[in-house]
Amino acid sequence: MQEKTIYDIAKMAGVSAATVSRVINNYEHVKPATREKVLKLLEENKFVLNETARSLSTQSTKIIGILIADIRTTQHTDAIYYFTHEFYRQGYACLINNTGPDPERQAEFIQLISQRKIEAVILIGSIFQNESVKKAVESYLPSIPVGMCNGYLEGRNIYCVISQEREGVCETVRMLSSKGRRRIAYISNNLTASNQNKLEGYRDGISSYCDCEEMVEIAGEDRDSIARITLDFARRGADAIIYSEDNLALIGMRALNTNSYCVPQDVAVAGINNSFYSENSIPSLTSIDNMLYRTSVLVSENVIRAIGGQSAEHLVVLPVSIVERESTL
Amino acid sequence: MQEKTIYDIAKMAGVSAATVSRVINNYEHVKPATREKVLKLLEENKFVLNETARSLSTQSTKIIGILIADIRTTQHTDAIYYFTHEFYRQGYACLINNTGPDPERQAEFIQLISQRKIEAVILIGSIFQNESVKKAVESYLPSIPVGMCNGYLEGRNIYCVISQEREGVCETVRMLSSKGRRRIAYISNNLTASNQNKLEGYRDGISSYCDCEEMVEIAGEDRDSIARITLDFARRGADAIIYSEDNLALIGMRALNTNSYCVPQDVAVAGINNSFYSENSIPSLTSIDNMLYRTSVLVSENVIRAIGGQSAEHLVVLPVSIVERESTL
DNA sequence: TTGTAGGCGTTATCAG
DNA sequence: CTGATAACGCCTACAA
Repeated sequence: MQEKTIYDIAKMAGVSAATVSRVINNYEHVKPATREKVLKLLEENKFVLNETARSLSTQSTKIIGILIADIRTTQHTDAIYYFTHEFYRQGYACLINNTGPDPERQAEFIQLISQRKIEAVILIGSIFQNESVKKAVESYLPSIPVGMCNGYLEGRNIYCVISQEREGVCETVRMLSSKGRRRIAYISNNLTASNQNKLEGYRDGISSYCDCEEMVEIAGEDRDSIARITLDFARRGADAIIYSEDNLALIGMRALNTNSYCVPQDVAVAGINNSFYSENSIPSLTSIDNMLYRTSVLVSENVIRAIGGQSAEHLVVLPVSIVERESTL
Repeated sequence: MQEKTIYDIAKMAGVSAATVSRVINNYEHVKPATREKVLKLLEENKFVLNETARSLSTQSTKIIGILIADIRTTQHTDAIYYFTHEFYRQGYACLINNTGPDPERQAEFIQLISQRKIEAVILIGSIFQNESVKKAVESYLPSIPVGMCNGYLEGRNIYCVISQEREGVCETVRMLSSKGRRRIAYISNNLTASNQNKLEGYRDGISSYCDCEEMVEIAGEDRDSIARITLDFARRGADAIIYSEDNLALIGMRALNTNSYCVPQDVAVAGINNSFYSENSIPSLTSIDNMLYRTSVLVSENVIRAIGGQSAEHLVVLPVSIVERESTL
């Protein structure tokens, strides 16, 4: 047996399809008796509306596209949680795409997703802050709102929220310096726009508050190299290390610990994201709260406003805060 | 300016819409010259196909629905990563829904998503193993494949993969007992089907390998109560605690540590999931690898087979393994 | 209050 | 090899 259409229901009820449609969409001018009859039939036949047909007819899919480089990134998962939740409330479903880090591929996804006639797009992460994505948005998504978390892209229809990570890292350097740390190092996994910013913050801090040289390494995502670089810094006398993410810091702390360096006595450690794990590690990890959840809230608010034709902010900048824990005591 | 249709392109090329469609879909019987001309026009006008219309016409949306109770659950994120990745390769997009833990609400989502005419559904987590979901699947998704990760639901079109968590926990008890632990406790956050299984495994283990009483608590998701129960067990003389998830174990280890209990000397600790964090905690955490990634791979394979009309396993059971680390040395 | 008819953008069938 | 034409299932003027 195949799916019933409003046409089938109409026939059974002895009315026209238009009337059934009116009932389904809660139009007012339908005689109560007719409405009852149709509702009963819809129920009895477990009628399921075909959203595809409705979308084609109304020119509105009620779908939001979400692009993310790697959905396994914990802090971004919180963002997705918020988006799916909030957009669901507004009657939208979320199409989620894992694009990977390559700009060309990200652009391909934008083209692909534009075929679905989605009504807005969310880009999660500064990794989307690149020329390929910008061009793809201009070409393929010229007229729907695009929300961006933790990154900035200029565009008439692009709405971004970022946080003052640069200032946060700089302030962390100051804090460590004020506690007597003299050789402060910095380890990042990559150089997305956001991570560039953090690195600049480190440099600001070193030049403002320390009279030591910079100690910087870009470690990649590989566990071993993060551990190796950490130990290398420790051997070269670093008494504090800031990592571009909590997860790196956890790897670093573990490497230090298993090689008889005490955290924080020998080496202080700080991360970024203020994740669940920074709170529950041993020792607990000092971390910069970069407000990713709040970022998601603001992005979704802006996008929903924009969908509704209201004005929205193209750039919001949030302050960050340093959450001090045992690793920098 | 509004979106161009194949009809517009056809007019410009001096051919019919049918021919344009043929070019787009790579049909063979199109004169090379015509094809070139049309392709050029498509390119020049940045033509974007309307998938909605295609879906309506072909009766195939190329969309897979994914249901998950809470997308922030780390081990499930790995599953989603795999699914989005793999289904993308097969030409499908993924609609992801956060349902929450309530069975009624989960059923609502199933009804809702069925309107989208998706071509398969994936349920991630044993939390979907309940009667409401089963009925909703029977009513609203009677004829598309439904894949289930880490849980079992009977149905002609349902394909499940679970792992031997019960045996794994039982074996963990045996292992702890063989290392001289005499009072082994168990803490779970909830009683989903999977967690019930694990609990049974603990009971099996206690009755087979220990002559002590069971020490069991269901702690909920709240950090404080997990810490409190952990310390309570320690005070009552527990010399080993198994947690239903790594994350709980991390909270437990931290509570023990800050209250002068040494792990593993005073209390051995084990978790489940074999997550990134079990490897990088201090001390590193012994954990049962319940093969969630492998589970996803098998579920997606089965679902893809089922979509293609091929036969697929309704139930696959995977063995688990215990990864011993410092927390139970 | 209800029905008729046309349209949404594709694809598919069937002639030619 | 190509063009009409009729679906696909729903919505929405416009009429009645």
